[in-house]
Amino acid sequence: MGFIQVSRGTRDILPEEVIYWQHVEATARELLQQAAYRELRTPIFEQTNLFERGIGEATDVVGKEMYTFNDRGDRSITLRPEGTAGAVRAYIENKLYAQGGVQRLWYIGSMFRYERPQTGRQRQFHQIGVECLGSIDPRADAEVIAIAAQLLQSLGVPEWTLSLNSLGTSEDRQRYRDALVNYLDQYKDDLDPDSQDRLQRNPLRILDSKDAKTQEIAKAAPNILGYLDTDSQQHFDRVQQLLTDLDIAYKLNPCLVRGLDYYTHTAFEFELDGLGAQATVCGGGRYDGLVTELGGPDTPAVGWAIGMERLILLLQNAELTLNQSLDFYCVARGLEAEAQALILCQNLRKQGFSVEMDLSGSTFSKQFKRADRSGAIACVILGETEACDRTVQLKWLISGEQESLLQKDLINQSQQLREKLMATKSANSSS
RNA sequence: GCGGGCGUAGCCAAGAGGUUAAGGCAGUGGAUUGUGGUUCCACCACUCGUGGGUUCGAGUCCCAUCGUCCGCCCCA
Repeated sequence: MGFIQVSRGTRDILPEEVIYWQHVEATARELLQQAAYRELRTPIFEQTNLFERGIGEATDVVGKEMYTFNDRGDRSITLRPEGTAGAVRAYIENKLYAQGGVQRLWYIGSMFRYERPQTGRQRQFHQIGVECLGSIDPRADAEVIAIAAQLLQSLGVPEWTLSLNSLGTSEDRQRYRDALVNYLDQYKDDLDPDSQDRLQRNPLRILDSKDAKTQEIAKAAPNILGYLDTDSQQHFDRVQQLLTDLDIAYKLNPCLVRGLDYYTHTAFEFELDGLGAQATVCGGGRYDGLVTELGGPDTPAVGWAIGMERLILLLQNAELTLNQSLDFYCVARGLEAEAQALILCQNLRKQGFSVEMDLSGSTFSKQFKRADRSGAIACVILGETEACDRTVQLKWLISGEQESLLQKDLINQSQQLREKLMATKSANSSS
């Protein structure tokens, strides 16, 4: 048809849906501010090797999902596939560590991964993330998990599952990996083809396979928790104890392996029902080695990212009704009345009211129909008579009652007006 | 990247090779030129995602392509 559509895996978020986005953003902002996290904004693209080094060359994200291109200066640039690498880069580059102590940061924004789109999986998607840098204390792990749980709760997400695992130090992980490969090698021929493939590349993933036979084999595989050194074990025990103290339910999942190389110790995921294969709405963990890996001072850190699309899909499924409220709808007829109405609308807005003005110029009957549909609490009416004596009709759309008052009184008595609006609104929403 | 399902109006859809493409919701106009939510009437797809092909004839069959959905891989 010759019409140019949006790119695959991207989409427009229309006003009706934006309401949900704003709701999530506002809730997150407030909550993160309460928890003393400060917002960080980093560029949407970075040098490609930041991600290669930070996320790990062997990962799928780096290996096959990045939006990478050369710019006009022949630099290799990548649209960020996740937020942590950029946040850590900014932390190092701006020497935030020099401020001493713990840096609590959060971010919100678009991420990009070249994948096959599905519901809850876009090529451009959005994450809210937190990074708590500079503390090895298990309380930091518990804190970030608690914040994620609180956010889900504040948003009215009814049910979720928190899965928890520890990957130990990178040494623990290496020892475990060797043991696992050793074990799985015996059954190499019985594994599903995908898993055979992963044996060298990413053996920990095999534990998570959906293939029945592989699952059977994985059941008897060595457990990572048996390979943690004393410190790792203590850390993990403490995290679990703190979560219990916080009354946050979790289940241990030794198969939980996060896909990015930088994770150490605590790894966790929040899963929701009703999102099909995209159940994971929040994933995170500790990444004690990443800051040094990227050239900064040795700095332990823990964080997570929430997938906003997935979260919002769920909120929409729950039919949580959110509307942008409107105080007044203004109708007018006749040149002079229309001019006065425009001024009146502006004055009402200056008083803090939300006002929509009808621009159709059609009959009052039509304009009222639109007033009704707009969801406004009251309708401001200006016709020729009102224009002549500088009055206005104010009609309360729910009760149908109508009053006449001077235009200047409508503005001067804004406090009474506000109270009446509030009363009408709450009476209506409670009935 | 692999396997499968589906694309008819803004939305939900009927249609299964044969003249003019049901219906509903929404929208617009009117009944009602100063008063909404109900009702009634009218209008609202030269065309079935797009491009080819088969056929006397294609929304319907075939191929390609794009998009979307489901699963895998992977991830938020």
